[in-house]
Parts: sequence; C-alpha cells; structure tokens
Amino acid sequence: MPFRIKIPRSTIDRLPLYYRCLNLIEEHGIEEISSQVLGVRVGVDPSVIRKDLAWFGELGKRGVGYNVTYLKEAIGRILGLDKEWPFILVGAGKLGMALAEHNRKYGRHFHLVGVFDRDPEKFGLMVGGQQVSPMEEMPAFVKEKDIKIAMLAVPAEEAQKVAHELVKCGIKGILSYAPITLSVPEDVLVYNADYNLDLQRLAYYLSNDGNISWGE
Amino acid sequence: MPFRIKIPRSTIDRLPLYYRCLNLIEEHGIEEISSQVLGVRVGVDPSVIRKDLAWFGELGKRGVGYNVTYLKEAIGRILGLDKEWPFILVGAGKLGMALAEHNRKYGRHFHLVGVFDRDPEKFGLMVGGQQVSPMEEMPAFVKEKDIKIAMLAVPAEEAQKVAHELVKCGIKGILSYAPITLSVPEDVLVYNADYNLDLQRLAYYLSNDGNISWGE
DNA sequence: TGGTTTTTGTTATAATTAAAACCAGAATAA
DNA sequence: TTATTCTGGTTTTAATTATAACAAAAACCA
Repeated sequence: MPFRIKIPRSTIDRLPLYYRCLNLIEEHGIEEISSQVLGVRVGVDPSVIRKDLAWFGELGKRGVGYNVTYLKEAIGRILGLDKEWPFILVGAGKLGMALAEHNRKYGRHFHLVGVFDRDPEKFGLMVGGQQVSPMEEMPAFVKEKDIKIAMLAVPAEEAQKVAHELVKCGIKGILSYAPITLSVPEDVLVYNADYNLDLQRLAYYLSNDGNISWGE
Repeated sequence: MPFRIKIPRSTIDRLPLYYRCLNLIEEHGIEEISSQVLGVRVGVDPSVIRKDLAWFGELGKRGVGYNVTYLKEAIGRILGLDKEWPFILVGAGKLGMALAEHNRKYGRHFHLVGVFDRDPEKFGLMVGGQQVSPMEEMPAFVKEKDIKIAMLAVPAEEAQKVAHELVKCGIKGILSYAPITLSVPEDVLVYNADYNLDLQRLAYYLSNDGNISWGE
C-alpha cells in the first residue's frame, strides 16, 4: 500500500540551493561535507538542512557528513533532474532572446525546443538554437512533443491570453517574466520572474530598514 | 517617542504583487476595490490582504473597500517608490544588456545610471542608455553617487568577488543573476534571480505532484 | 578495547504565518 | 428611521516552519 507524504514547500524551495552549491563543491574536489559547512555556504541553518534532507531518507552518515556526489545526485533525482526537460519560449523580444541564449550556454537539465512569437518579422530568426515560429504553430507543437514547461516573455497586455493558450495545450509550469499576476487553473504552476518585484522588495528594506515607525 | 514595529517578511513580499495589480486596475478606470476582488486578482486570501494592509494604518473604508489610486500610492510610499532609485549593472554580457534595455523600456522607480565590465572590448558600448565603463571605475562612481542597488550579471566564477567589491563601496542590495549563493554581510540584501532555481522547483512539482511516495 | 568526538536523524519547543471568526463603520433600501 | 447588507480591521485559532535539544551511529584516539 503506497502512501504519500507532503513535503513542505519551503524544503522544496531550498533543494535547488543545495544542488547548486553541491555542484560547485564537487568541482572543487571535496568529497564529504557536513550540514554545518554546507549551511554556511548556502546561508541556511544546519538543522534546517538536516531536516530537509531527512524527508527523503538517510542521505548522510552519522559522524561523517554527506558524500557530496551522492547527495548531489540524490537531490537531482528528487527534483527530477535525472531526465532532460524540454521547454518552449513564447516571446522573442530582447529579453526572451537573451534568456534563450543564456540557457543555451549555461542551461543544464532544461533545453529549449521551440520559440514562438506573434510578430511575423521575427519568424525564422535563430534564437537559442531554435527558429522562431508563428504562435499559431505552438499548440500542435506542444501537444505532439508533450512539453510541460514554458517560459513567458511577452508584454503584459498579451501575457494572460498567452498563458491561457499554453494551459489549453497541456503546459503545466510557466516561468513568467511578464509584470502581471497570471490567472491559471490549480494544477498549473506559475513562477514569477519579473525582477521588478525583487527590486521593490529591496527598496522597502533599504528605505526603512525592515521596520516602520510612527508615533510622536 | 517613536517606536518601531517589525512587519512580517511575507507581508513585504506580497506588497509588490498588490502594487503591480493595482496599477493595472487603475488603468482600467476602476476606482474602488474590495479585498475579496483584489484577492482573486493576485491569488491571495482576502483576509491575508486585509491583515497585510492593516499594518500600515486604516487604508480602506468599511462597507466600501479600498480606493484604488489611494491604496496604490500608499503602498508605493511604503515600498519607497515615491523616490527614484539609481542602480548600476555589473556585467555587460548578453543577459545584462537585455536586462538593461528592458529596464529602460519598462522600468519605473529604478533607473540605470552605470554599467561596468572587466572586458575592455565592452568599454564604451551603449547598454541601456549608458556607456560601459571599466570595473575599476565602479567604486568611485558608487561612492560619489551614493548608489545602494546593483544588478549582478557576471559568470559564477566572478560573482563572489564582484559582490565583495560592491559591498565594500556601499552597495546594500544586490539582485543577482549569478548561479551561486553569494556570501555578504548581514546588512546587505541579496535577491536571487537565477531562473534555474525556479525551473528546478517547477521540475520537482511536475515530477511528483508535490508528494513523494514509497513503501509497499 | 573503551572512551571521546563528531555528526546525523529525530523529537520537542518556539516562532512565524495563514485562515477563520467576529466586531464595527458605512452604504442601501424599505 | 431602522433593518439589512457590505466590507475593512482586529482578534482568535490553526497550520506551517524554524530552532533547539538530544539520542544513535560512526570514526578516532589513547
């Protein structure tokens, strides 16, 4: 009787941080690492790290620590990085193009398989190793190749409409650079990559040092 | 006797979401909005919205709702968007250039005032309305103009070193596109804009639907 | 070998955050 | 005017998440 346990969202949010860090540590030829040392590297309390990892079994060895390569690969499998994820890009503007090129150079586990845009002037352009195709071809493409992930880099006005189209043809995860909150069904995940959100949060903390004051 | 209250981090994280949404709503000519309706638009429980806003005084009117323009401007002031924030970009690669151009077109409240790179081939290039300057000129520039925010778009190998330099000349907030966890003093804020983190989180949820299963 | 140190996995406690319930103004309509 | 309906602010309760404490392996050392 298989049973299922819900992993805390905050744990999942941290796994990529660990993964990224472990890759670097592995490249440096280090074989073992303690939660203590890893904690300093990723800026997370060691006991939080241990608890996060314990959700997925006994990944370390008491008295010793974690084997860097083993842990890295274990987290990779947990995240689903043992397979390659194809994804599409919608919106071949300057930002979209740069993201695609960047992915081509640095992307691991995720590879761009199609780029779509509405503007006929863009058709045929090479972006991230792919030719830009008209938006009309997107649904058939996504369905046929069973693609689950899309990057969205279109203007705000178009974003919601495009998101709707993406969902309709089976996309389940959207990384959106559009400056709006997308409305999607419950089983579709949206991550907001609009950097203005982060800049504004920065501005808050820089303005009033994390507090608000009033009174006399 | 002025006193200070700490606002929950989660509240601050949501304010930009509200702000972004209110701008859109305002453009549509809507003057009043209830926490209920706003909640649907931003995907947040109405009671959470009310509690978030209540930290900053009585921003709404019972039986009526919130005045869109008034609320938008109040949140703007809370976030510190009543002033313009100058920032610099370090790293004039493809990604950095695209971000700068994007900001030039869509950026509000944050304006790029300097671009720096180590590569002499980049010097003098126009990026986001600014000439690329050699990295050596950064410290004097930042100190003189009292700049607090930097965007970091350099390769992983350089990122930590650059972050250290930035901190040394007074930068207090970094929006980093580098795929590493930066180590900075406590009073410096770093936001991670490396989209691979989000892609990996997406991959997790798409892989196992938010759960992990094992057993017989 | 036995005791000491290290470090994990686990449990217990505390802090934070979200959700629900409820009260008090404000508008509306009979 | 008065009852009714809305809706924001406040308080209470519940859920989530982080921190601290500790017991169980593993290595190390005299």
